[in-house]
Amino acid sequence: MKGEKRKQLILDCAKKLFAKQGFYRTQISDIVREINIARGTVYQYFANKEEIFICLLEDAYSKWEKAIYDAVELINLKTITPVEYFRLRIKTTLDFLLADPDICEIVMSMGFGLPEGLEKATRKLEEKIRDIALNDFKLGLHNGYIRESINTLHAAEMIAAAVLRSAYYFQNNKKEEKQIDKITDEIVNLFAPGIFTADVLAALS
Amino acid sequence: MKGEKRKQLILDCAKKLFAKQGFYRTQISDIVREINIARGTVYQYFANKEEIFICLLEDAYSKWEKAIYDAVELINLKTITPVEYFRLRIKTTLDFLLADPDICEIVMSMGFGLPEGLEKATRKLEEKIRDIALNDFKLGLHNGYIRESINTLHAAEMIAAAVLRSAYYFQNNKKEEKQIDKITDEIVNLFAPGIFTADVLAALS
Amino acid sequence: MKGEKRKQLILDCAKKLFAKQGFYRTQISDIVREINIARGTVYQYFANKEEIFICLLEDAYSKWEKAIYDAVELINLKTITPVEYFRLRIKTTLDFLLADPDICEIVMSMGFGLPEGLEKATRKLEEKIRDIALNDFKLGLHNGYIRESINTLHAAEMIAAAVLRSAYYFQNNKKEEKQIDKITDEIVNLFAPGIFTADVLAALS
Amino acid sequence: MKGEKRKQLILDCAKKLFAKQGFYRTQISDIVREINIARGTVYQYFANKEEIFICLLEDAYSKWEKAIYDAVELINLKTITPVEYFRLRIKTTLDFLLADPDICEIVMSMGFGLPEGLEKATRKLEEKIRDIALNDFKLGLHNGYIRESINTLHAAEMIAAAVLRSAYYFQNNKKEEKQIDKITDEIVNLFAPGIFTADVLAALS
DNA sequence: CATGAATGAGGATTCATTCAT
DNA sequence: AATGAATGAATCCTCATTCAT
Repeated sequence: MKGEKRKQLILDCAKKLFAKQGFYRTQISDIVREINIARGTVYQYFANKEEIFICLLEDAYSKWEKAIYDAVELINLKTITPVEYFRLRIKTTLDFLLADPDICEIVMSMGFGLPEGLEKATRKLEEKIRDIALNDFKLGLHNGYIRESINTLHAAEMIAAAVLRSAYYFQNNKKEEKQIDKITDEIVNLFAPGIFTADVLAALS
Repeated sequence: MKGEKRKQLILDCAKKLFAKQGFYRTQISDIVREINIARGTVYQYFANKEEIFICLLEDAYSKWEKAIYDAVELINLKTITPVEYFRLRIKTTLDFLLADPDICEIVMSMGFGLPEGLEKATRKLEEKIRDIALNDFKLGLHNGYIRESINTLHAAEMIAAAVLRSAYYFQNNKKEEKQIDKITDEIVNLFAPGIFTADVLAALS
Repeated sequence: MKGEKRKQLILDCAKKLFAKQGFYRTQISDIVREINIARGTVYQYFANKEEIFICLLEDAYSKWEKAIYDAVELINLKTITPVEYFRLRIKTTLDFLLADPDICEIVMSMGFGLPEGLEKATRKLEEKIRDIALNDFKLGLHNGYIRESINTLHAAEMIAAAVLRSAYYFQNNKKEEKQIDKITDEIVNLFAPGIFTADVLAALS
Repeated sequence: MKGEKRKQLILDCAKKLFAKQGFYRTQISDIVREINIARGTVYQYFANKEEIFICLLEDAYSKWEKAIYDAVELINLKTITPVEYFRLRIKTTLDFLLADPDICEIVMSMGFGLPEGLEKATRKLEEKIRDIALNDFKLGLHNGYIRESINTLHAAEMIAAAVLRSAYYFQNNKKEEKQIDKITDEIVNLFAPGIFTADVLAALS
């Protein structure tokens, strides 16, 4: 139990530092200095620096997946409108990202230039978001909610990028006291007209 | 003249390697081995590794600005429609990014975790794209082309992210023989309905 | 009593590992993992890693001395021939070494490159074997059994080396089902002609 | 050319230190301090500590092989007696070992407990000596010089061990001003009676 | 200008040993 | 006595940068 706490302490500190300085500029010495433990202690819990990083991401991914799953549990799939459903997806993801700005920062980096194995690991979240969007699109097409003309994969990519970017934008404009709901609406309003069929959109007004 | 050629050789090689491996994993030894010059020679042209990186980006930025400027030169501002203008911006940027996939890759990384000064430098392109979009929005609002309801800054961010992401998407799906025009249309079709006023959109059909 | 058993457990395990991997490559963690005790427990019985090693050797040395002593107890010094006596020495030593191949391996290493104090400790067995041989030679010379011409110290060194080497050779050729007696004979037959006087040798046939 | 000299400097120093302290206790810092170069310089010539060690041994092995080869070149194989031939082998090897006491010390260690790959490397010399002896025995048997009764492999092992041990013994008794020739004779006199047939031995007197 | 050997600060990782429980 | 988490000194190796030729 004590050990688990320690591990978490290291992970939390590492997350903060990785988010601020990236992988290379964050040194084990920074971590141990910050939380006042010995160098070796880190290696009692993690094989190496990379493992800390991966562990961090995997924690985040499983949290995100749970959040997505839980969000859908709470709603009535029978009565929700397609646009509301879209909105829910966006909001759930934003809630998640904004609840953990450091992970948000880390994932936004897309892992460019990281050691071999880590690159893929960091790109996973964006891929997961994209894949969920893609899947939703397929369902929507089948039900006639989504415009036949769109390239679903490309659209999903753009939406994933925009959502991540919005989270990032939100972090850096917090002074405006912007509500997550407002941000969500802005995303929905920007994309909905290009995604949904006229029928779906008409029902909105 | 010979010197200038050498400098360019170094820059080209560095660009390729930075794009493939990022800043930290690219070593001076990699560069000199690749182009068969001596270690010291690099330092005849650049103060240090960071300067190579910055130089690279600045080259790219000025090329992009020129491209944007040239594109507008060629058109008749009087007769072009707002959507066509939007489309032109997108296409110009995509043309530029796809003509130089390495820079595209570097910029996509957003400089996360780079040495102090470089972070800002890498984020510049996305900012530039966003700022142009923002500026266009202001003009468009003034002329009644853009919906009053949108948050222009946020929308500009999202569009910038989506365009960069599209370039990236394009690289990795080249096998589909997708035309830049098609990609451009997909972007325009996704965003236009959410951006432009009903009047502008009506004129399309 | 329980404690004594534990100490022995540690020693046995350490012997096995030291024999397989040497001093440096054997880690305390290897030992405790193998016998399922806690790290700290080792230090209840031994001051440090070196002490385990020394303790191991000393155990071996006293066993060897007892073996040598016992062997002589059992024979009739009056009637034994010089060659038979030589043979007995060799066989006793081989019996001892082959009964404990791990110690054999450790001693064969001659302690090269070990931490300061241990070098001397590991060399002791070879020295002991050599010294016994040397002493026997002196007796033999006095009784006219040993050729006057030989350099007893040098010969003793070579015999000690050859016996240790034979033990090692035996380990690695066990498949041949070679008997210790056969190995012993081979050693005796190789050395006896060069060591003993013609008189002693003549009595053999 | 300058580089080759540096490499040799490092090798020489490393040999001295490895011989004195073994592999593990010899640190790169020891080497660079001793010959007054920078840490990194070592790694310009060798990938790592192990490579220095291996390089050292391989140098020694090729020198030994050359010595063995040259020695046979100089003699008249027609007229040399079997015992003289045996003597020549011993002397050549002793000359070689005593000309380079550090290598002698390193090889004597038999690599026990070294990192994986190095163990085998250090054992090579003893094996090479043994193999040459073994080969000579086979020739000798065929010509009726060697007693049919001996186990050639085992005898070769013992002789190799004894020769190496003699070299070691010689190092530590130098004060006696012992000549290599004398040591060689002692080895020959100890082993010859046990190895050669009565005919060959009779011809000696 | 070009070279490439030399530099050495810097960082990750290991592992024997300690000590509070 | 036993535990095992914590310690931190020790060590290998990297790599951007310099500088004499």
